[in-house]
Amino acid sequence: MSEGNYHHGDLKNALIQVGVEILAEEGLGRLSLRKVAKQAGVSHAAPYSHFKDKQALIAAISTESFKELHIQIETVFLDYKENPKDLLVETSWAYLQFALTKPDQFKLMFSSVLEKEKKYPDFVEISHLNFQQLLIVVEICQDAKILKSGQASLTAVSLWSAVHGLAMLVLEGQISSVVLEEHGLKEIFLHSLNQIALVELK
Amino acid sequence: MSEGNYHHGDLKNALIQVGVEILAEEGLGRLSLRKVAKQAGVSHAAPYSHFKDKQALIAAISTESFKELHIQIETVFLDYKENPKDLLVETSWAYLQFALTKPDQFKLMFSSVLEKEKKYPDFVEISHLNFQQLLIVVEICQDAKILKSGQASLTAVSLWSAVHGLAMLVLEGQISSVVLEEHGLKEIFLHSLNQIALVELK
DNA sequence: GCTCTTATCTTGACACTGTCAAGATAGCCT
DNA sequence: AGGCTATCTTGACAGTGTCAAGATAAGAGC
Repeated sequence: MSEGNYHHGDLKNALIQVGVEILAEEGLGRLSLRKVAKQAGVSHAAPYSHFKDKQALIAAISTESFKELHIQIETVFLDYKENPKDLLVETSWAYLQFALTKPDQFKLMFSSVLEKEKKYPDFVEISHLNFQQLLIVVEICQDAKILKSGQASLTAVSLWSAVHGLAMLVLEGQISSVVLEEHGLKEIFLHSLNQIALVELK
Repeated sequence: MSEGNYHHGDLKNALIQVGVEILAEEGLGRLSLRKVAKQAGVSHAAPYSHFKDKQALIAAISTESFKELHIQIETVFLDYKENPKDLLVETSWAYLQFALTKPDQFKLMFSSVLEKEKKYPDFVEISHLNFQQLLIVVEICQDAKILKSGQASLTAVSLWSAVHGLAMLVLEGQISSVVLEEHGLKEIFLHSLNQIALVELK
């Protein structure tokens, strides 16, 4: 368990953790297996005892990031549970904030570096969990007449698309700086949500 | 100009073209400078006469792809110019279709492999052009009471986010296959657009 | 206690990558 | 014709993902 040992003790999780750190400090483009290994204090091929290949490590980092996102949104969910209008705004805002504060983790999660063919069950599971969370928010808002009634799954996808798309475009610098600076992100965000909501939000 | 010559004649555009082909046939992960060079029939370092580094080539491929997208949407625009309702649906649908039929080009365009915004003026220019195109569509729809009046740029960003987000989530396989197969992409797409539009579309 | 098994980690190698420096080539201008 | 210069080649380097072979140590059974 201590450092310097031949057997690390918990190398698998250590590698995931180091991966997250590298993403935060150096970005997606500079995330290499060998660097992760070196930074974890093991030799360059050690990760292969725990991950089939680089894809598998990325899948694990991705899964870990989805868990972080889920926890973050769950916290907000509990805070605003009884107020559907705020619930919709704040959970969506939390999603956006996650994307902006941990851009490279967020990009990795949706970066198609993962050619998913059902090969990573943990990843699929946490993805499902996140969508279920979203569904609950939508259903609460539908009950409160904040969102149009009807197929909750359809509205959930629409809502997700709107927020996710905004996050992506902002991260890629595609939102014209003129528009961004004139209105500010929060106003743009609220404008998007207000398109979907039945009532004026905030 | 012919092949086999020491001087290629139009290597720069040839490299871009080969890059697009590799994206279509092998995907983003297998796009390397050396492979592009080999496939263009030149030595591995030849691209450096035309591009500062790999980023620059990617920027050029990206720019080229944005031009393709622009032309494709422009065609649809001209077809439905006089019918605002169809205009909104069909131009947005064209965007989605581009993403689905040329997934790796589309991913590359928004893949954050491009880090510098100001360094590639051609890229910035075509991006602006695309947003201007979108703005026109929004304004036409606002005039026709298809979209809420107000800041066109805000609504444009919302619309773009919604369609772009849906495209991304579909490409990444994040839309639950249950939802996708039950409703179909077109219905999901229309549901998203109907959230934003003032009238029922299609 | 001891051995044996096995997961874990190291070492070394390979092909491939992006990049740069040096040199070869040939189109073009005078 | 000769030379300039953009273009292309060759060769090298460090870094990459991956695999095979071997080293190590933790734990199980005796």
